[in-house]
Amino acid sequence: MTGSNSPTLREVAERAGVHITTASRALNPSTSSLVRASTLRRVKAAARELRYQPNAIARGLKTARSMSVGVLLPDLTNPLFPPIVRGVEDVLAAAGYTTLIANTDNDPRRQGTLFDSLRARQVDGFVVATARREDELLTEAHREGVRIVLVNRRVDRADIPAVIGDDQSGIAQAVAHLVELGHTRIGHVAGPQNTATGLARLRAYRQAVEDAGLAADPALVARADGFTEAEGARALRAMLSATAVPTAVVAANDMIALGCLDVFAERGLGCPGDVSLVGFNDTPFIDRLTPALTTVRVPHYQIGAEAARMLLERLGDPDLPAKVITLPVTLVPRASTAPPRG
Amino acid sequence: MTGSNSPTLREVAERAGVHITTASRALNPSTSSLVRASTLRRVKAAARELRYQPNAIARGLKTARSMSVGVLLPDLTNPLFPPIVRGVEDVLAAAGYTTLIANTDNDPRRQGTLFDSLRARQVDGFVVATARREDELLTEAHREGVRIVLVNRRVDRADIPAVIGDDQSGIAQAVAHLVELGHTRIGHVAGPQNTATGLARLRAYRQAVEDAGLAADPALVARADGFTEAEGARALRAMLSATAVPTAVVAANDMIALGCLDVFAERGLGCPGDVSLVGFNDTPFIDRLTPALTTVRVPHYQIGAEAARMLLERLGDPDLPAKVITLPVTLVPRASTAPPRG
DNA sequence: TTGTAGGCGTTATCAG
DNA sequence: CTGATAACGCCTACAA
Repeated sequence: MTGSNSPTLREVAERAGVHITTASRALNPSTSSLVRASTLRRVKAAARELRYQPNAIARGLKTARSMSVGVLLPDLTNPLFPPIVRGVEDVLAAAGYTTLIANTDNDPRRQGTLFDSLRARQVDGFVVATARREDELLTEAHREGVRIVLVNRRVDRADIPAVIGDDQSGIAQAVAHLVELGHTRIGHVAGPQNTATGLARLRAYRQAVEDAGLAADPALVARADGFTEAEGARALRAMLSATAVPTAVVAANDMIALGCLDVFAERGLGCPGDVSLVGFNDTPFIDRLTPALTTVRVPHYQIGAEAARMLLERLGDPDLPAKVITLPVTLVPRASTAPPRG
Repeated sequence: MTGSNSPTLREVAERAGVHITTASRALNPSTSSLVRASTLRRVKAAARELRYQPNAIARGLKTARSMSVGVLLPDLTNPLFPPIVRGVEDVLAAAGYTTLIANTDNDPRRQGTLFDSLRARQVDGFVVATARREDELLTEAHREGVRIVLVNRRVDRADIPAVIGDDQSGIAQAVAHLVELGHTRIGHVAGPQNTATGLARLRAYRQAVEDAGLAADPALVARADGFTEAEGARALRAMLSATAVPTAVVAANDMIALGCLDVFAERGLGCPGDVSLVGFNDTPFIDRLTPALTTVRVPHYQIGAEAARMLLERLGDPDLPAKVITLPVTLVPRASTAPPRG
């Protein structure tokens, strides 16, 4: 006596003494009103007794909807993503959808494979959090009518709906904060320029520096080739080998900021004594560093939740315009920023 | 002309001029050897031209396998879980399986709902990382033949296969390290005792203290009701209100250790000057704290990967014995532990 | 209000 | 080696 298989609708119907069709109608909220009350009760009782669970797969085959959506992201172990995923899941689950997650490791080929595999599973749509600005795959899929919502990024030359944090405002707030403290030599360690956020934040930095009436010194900008501690350190070292130490650095994200801290330590530079530092994202635990990092808080959970809502909306009406929602971000001043040394 | 729907096997067959059955065989690695080479080529060409993707749902309906597994965990935003999930996914994806993730928030009712919903989707098995030692749902499901592998936990009175870190050894290493430094008054802030890890670590602590020939002082044990910073702080305060400050504290995990650090700061106790502290898990960024936390590194990714392998194994042969795999953990000495004050 | 018939896309089984 | 047929579990016309 191995595990009795799940009961089918047919068995429920038999037990209730009705035709399978009637059972189907009774158990389906949208059609149960067509069934006589007493019959309804019988069927429901039978279903309960057998612990009947409709087979979502079979249902999906008929209805051509899987009630599932795919989430594509670079790497779940990057602390940026769990809250986003959680937001997506909470909203989607409440609507009866299941979430399939796939890690691309930023490898376009892998992304392609996973995308296909998810499509084979008939997902009704995608939430995509991978980062590249150019993305043939997404551009074409979107053109073909695949439902996609982007989070934390956009794709060049393609009107794909997206939900993003306000990079521009975040950097502006950071720079304004530093200017207010009296800084005039403010550097930027930019993120990879083939990512939407890397680019947006660099542009925002340039804009903010100009708005503050400061000189735009190209030597004060370094580019990291990844949003990582190691790349942040490498980029900052490059900057420091070409120019004098700035009095403050705005990093494109917290990991890069961590790399900057390493370089400060390397060179015996105190933070914020000798150099102030601002990160981006408000990564968990970043407030427990020494010094606690001033950074820009991004509402990742809400971004995920909003993206899910948007996808749901588009699943309902495919012809909705491809809007882009920008969520506000907040500077969180902590101990890594202070007035420049007299 | 809206998005042309995905081509079906029938269309591929027509285009290749063969029967749908033949097309099916040709496209199926395990049966393609039954098809003549030239036919095979034709079918494959047709499939490629149409960009055919087999409908996994339809396949699942027929084969009664969904090639998907459910992962139940408390909360993805707890940094403990992403690496586990990643390990699970990597192994499962390589075997052609898709992973469905559900967050239970440690709510048994929610867990029940999600479990049912995943079963309705015909998942072939479960990886469960929720924490309670008593779990009706899992116990019964396992008895009914549902394939389940536990990670980082066990369930009382039920032989469910599991993959866990070696809690006992981890705590033993921590205590031995402290003893070696010269500590004799070593406290423990235990985790919730209705979780497998909370209990195991407390027991291991008692054992280790005894093995070291130290006096077992009940006042040196406090219980947190959750693996959180707040609970850790609350528990330690309770301990300190009842007895003198120990010279070292072993926390049941890093979050609890964080709470302990808060209390140290509150009371002006230096760490490691006045009190040494050891955590558990080697949570990301915990090495960047001041002081960098001495903790026990648990191979979370490997635990997830191993659990997935085990599940795969059991999917193949349901009658395998319910083994428990214990993976080694390592103490990582950092700055939060030092010899006791003269 | 309930039943009949047919099909969603695929694969298993059997015959040719 | 290939084709015909039925079936997986459910849902949706349509008919009764």
